[in-house]
Amino acid sequence: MEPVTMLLAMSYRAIGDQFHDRLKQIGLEPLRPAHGYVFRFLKDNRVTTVELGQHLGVTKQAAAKIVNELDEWGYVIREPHPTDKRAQYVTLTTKGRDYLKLADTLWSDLEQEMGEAIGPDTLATIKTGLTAYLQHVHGDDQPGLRPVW
Amino acid sequence: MEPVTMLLAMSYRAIGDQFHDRLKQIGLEPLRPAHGYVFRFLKDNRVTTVELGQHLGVTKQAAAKIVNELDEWGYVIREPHPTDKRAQYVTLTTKGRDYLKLADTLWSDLEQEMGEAIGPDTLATIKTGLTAYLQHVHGDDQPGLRPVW
DNA sequence: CCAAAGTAGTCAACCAGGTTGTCCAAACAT
DNA sequence: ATGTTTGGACAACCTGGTTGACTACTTTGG
Repeated sequence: MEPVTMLLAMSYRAIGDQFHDRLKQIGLEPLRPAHGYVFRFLKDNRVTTVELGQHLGVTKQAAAKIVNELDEWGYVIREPHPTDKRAQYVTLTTKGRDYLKLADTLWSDLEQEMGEAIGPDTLATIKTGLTAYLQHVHGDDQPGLRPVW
Repeated sequence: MEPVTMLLAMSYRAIGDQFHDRLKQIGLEPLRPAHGYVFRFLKDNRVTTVELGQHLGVTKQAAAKIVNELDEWGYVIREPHPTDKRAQYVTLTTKGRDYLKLADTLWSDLEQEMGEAIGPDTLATIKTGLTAYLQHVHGDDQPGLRPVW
């Protein structure tokens, strides 16, 4: 049997590929996984580029590049920070929120299909098991998002 | 609860980070995950650089770069192909086999610890569940290894 | 048997997504 | 008031991949 690490990598890749395929059929800009993480983060948080970078685990410069793209494509806008004249809030546009909604549906479809393929109870065990593992490894501080190759 | 994709990504990252940390303490060359996949593949297969690239899911040129590094560091050597004068077999040196043995111990330690943290039965369910999922998605052809960010 | 097509490997140019380093203007802590 | 920290932008660079071109060798089909 493959080591669990392999299985994690291959499964992540497998489900991600399917997501990407379905997204491509719809024909949007070539959004990458990182963009999805940005949207999901912006949805619940009012943040600056620096904070976004910390969340993604990249430098503020790298985060700024991503924000630039998303801005050009109309998924986010920058708003002046109310009290700090240096800073800007990055927020989702309607287009951004629409995309996120679509993506979330897609993800939950795929998760549903995974449940049908391997059994909903098995899927549930996987999710609680991995959650517990992350809790065990990271305690209460945020785990790294980005897989490293 | 986080979507299963997130959990896969974060868990892969979490266990990979631990592996990397422990490896660093031993103080070898800065081997990356890809190198590990190479070693594991070379262990059971007599292959050329082209075949290695196919297995990794990268171009032959990219595979050649990796082989070059590993050759310089003494983990692999190139041998002339017995019948095809263009081709070369890439094989593990003793140093390469030793590294692989070490890495495998490390991985199984980490898997063991994961089992202790979340329960061996849960871990077993995760492994069989993910294996079944991969079977479902890819049938009998080889799944992509490399996580994409 | 030989010509045409295909393949292993190398070299070179390029690209994408990060990094570090530097700077400015604004904010914060004495 | 001043010295230090911080958000953001700009630039140079690094790494791990890509595509394209080319050579030497192999394979295939008439």
